[in-house]
Amino acid sequence: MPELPEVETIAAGLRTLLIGRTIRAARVGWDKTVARPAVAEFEARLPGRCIVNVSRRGKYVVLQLDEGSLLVHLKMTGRLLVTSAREPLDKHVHLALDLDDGRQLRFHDTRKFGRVYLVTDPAEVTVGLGPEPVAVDFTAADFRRLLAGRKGRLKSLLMNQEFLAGLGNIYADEALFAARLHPLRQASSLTPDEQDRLYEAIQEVLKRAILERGTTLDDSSYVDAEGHAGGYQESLAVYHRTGQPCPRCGTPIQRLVIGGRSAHFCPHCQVL
DNA sequence: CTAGGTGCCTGATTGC
DNA sequence: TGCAATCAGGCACCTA
Repeated sequence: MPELPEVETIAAGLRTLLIGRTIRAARVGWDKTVARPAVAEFEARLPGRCIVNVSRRGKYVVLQLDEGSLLVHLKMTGRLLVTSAREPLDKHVHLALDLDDGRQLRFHDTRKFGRVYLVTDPAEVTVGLGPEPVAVDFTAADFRRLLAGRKGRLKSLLMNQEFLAGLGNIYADEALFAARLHPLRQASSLTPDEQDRLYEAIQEVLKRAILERGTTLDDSSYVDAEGHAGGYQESLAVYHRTGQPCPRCGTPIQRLVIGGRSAHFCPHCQVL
């Protein structure tokens, strides 16, 4: 699942591959992939547009064009791949953009949950997102302020994109383990020390995962823009490790369902 | 406000 | 071996 570190890696790869390229043609293979505008307008507006920058906001990849922006949310299984236009298209490619250097930017998505948005201003899509957790100006004091007055379980709160942008199931679980906080813990019950631990844990986990170019699990389809897997799966302490020993104390990792999502934790290190 | 349920999808896994 | 049912999961959307 592409979360912040994976999307960051994809965006960085696309930046070097795509800046300065002009889009020659756009072909949509699965209409629902295009969230807006209508497919016909989407395909008509892209040819001739030049890609001037590529960035990330939350879990969105943002392709800034000379006119407007193309935002991509990869959801569960989406991939953005740059390949030669000669490479055969497989059935999961739902959008292909022909570039002026003979290559193609392809949106590949087996589950078809991913969406693309062609808009004038990226904020039209990202307006509801919370702060960027790894921004240099996002401090522990900012995090404490963000937590103030928040109710609900930590796991659900960390997954809420309006609270913080970019954490998903993997990194929410890993950050809670690193902070030694139980996923069912009420956000309003955290002591100042626990709030700071959670802030530091989020920083540490995300930054390390970005360095490792994201997490590629056996059953996950994440790869970067050139098709390469990430390396952070080697560092996972709890996610997808039900029944395996906690790296800190050896207790078997447990799995719970919270708000319809799986939550993995060490019952010894993360006490409620 | 939070919590819970449903739908969107398909490949992998499980059950018989 | 084959086929059907179940599951995973981000997020929008709905109800309590």
